[in-house]
Amino acid sequence: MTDNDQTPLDGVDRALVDALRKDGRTTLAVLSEISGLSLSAVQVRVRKLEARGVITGYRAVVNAEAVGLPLAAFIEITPLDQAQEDDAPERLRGMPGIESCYSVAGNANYLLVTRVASPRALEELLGRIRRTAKVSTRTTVVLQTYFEGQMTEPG
Amino acid sequence: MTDNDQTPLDGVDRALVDALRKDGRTTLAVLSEISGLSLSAVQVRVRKLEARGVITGYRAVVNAEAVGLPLAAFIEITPLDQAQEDDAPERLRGMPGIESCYSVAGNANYLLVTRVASPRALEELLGRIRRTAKVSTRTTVVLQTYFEGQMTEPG
DNA sequence: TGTGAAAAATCTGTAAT
DNA sequence: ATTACAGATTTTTCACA
Repeated sequence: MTDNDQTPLDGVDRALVDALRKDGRTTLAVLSEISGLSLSAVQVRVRKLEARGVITGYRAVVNAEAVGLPLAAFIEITPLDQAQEDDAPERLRGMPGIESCYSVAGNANYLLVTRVASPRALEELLGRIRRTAKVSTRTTVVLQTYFEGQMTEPG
Repeated sequence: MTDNDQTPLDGVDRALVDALRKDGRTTLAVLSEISGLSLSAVQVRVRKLEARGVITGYRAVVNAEAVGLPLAAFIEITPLDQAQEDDAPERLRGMPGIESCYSVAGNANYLLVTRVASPRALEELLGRIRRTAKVSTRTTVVLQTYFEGQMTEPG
């Protein structure tokens, strides 16, 4: 029961989730004020949100440049051999430099979000991807990041 | 001094950052064990990493479907009027549904990562983007997310 | 679910080495 | 940097409506 529970979130849950998305270290006391519930009740709510898989974890957000990965790129990939099973995502999972993997509706089959140290490292990553997943690649290099991971609610 | 300090990270800093990326709530006691440093020293280190802008914040990671935003899409945009100043990122900042904005090297000028509630909401978002930033759009819809925000170190 | 209060753990700051 | 200590804060647990 660590995932999937279609029970929709009520107003309080949404408020808690929003607060924790902005600051993953928001204390129960603050969450209590925000929601109007008691501290204990808030704790139970948060525990349930975690158990239901609504909140999947807590992460420190890191400056990519500061940790030596200043070069980001989107890489669209398409299997070379149509007959071959589509296990590209599984093959690429865990490969250093690959942050995310999506299947997409478009010319390419998959889209990867990657982050590496240098153009040279990107070249190496591309080679590794092509060999490992037997795919062709189309790379879009990121020149500047204006904002990332912004969280705006649809009202 | 909340940002930008080109001092490279040493091994301990890297270990601390890695641990906090995996779990933003890792306690100082645990970080102390991991790094081998005393709790006090670890506290100072983490404070400095935050002050230097290496760690920019802490966030709860949320299941997009659970919070009512099951439809993700990458939207490439290109200003319609060449003469017009390139202020698209500024115009789009904070717009509900837009998560990230990059300038990219490729056919398009910018790439947006978006997340909305439905195809209808995506249609509305596209309209809002075109009107607000005066751009043409090329949308790639995400069909499935295999993994996201994975953090693998280049060894 | 919810509340409230006590117990345990964690964080923060200071001081001496 | 390390250890040690004290006070404040936070989290956890328990009893109960």
